[in-house]
Amino acid sequence: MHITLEADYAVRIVQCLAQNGTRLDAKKISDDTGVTLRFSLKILRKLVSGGVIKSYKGTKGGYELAKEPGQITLADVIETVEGKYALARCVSEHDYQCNRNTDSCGICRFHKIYADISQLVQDKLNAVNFEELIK
Amino acid sequence: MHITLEADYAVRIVQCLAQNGTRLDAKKISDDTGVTLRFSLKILRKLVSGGVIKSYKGTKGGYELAKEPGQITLADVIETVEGKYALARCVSEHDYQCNRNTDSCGICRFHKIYADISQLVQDKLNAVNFEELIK
DNA sequence: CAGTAAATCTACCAGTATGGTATACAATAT
DNA sequence: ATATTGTATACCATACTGGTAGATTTACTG
Repeated sequence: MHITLEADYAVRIVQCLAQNGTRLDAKKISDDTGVTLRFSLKILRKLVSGGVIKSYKGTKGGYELAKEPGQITLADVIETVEGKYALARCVSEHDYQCNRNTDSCGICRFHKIYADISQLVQDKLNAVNFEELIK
Repeated sequence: MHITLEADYAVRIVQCLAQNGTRLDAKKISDDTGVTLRFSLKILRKLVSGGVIKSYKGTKGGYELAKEPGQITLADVIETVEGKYALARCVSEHDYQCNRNTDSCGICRFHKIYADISQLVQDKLNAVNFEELIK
């Protein structure tokens, strides 16, 4: 729903990779970001399966960005670890019975307000990429 | 942080009071909104101490809005039950060490991004009052 | 002034989400 | 072959959220 600690860590990690520009192993990332090794690994896996970064096994293995820093936005990273942003239940949960006070279309007027705000937040997060962030 | 179920209920309750325009007891409010009586009472107490509604004890007691519907905004109600909206930790928790990547002022650049978005959401929620909502 | 209908205060409980950890396994460079 | 790296799965503790209960206080009504 909102930006959890895990998502915050994920942003730090991607920023770390963007700033270094080379392949880094989990240990180095953990040291640089201050996120414990174990928890880093967990987040790194999510970022890999979300297509934000790429991983390499074995000696000399590690992690790299999957795209140019300029092609990765804050929204990409945050959504990867915690799903699409939604201000309120009725935005993300389609069948949530939010209120009896429905308009002529049977949709409560809060839906639109909350959905609009959620969209606004997503747009703002999408407008920031990691090329700007490492400058 | 975000809009919880409790805040959603609170909005329904205030809307119910705004729509009826008269003093209502908890039982009636519970029936109208579909929120259980006990949980309604809990939320109503928060709204009272937050100054959104007024309460009256004894027979013929109940709850009324403390102000005109047009003077009460969505933000008033939501903030009353769950505190000021903040997208991320570093916006609400002043001493949160969000990142090593600080700018010349010692403040990480995410602070500003997150704080701006949080403010935007607050503004949007403040722009909606209950006079519009009951039309 | 007694009785009843309301709200209030305090406390508790259960389910879920979040933050964090452990163990066993798979792949790769040298 | 082996050390070095990531992968998969599973688990645990704590905090937050949603929901409930009982005893108390206030005020209207007859």
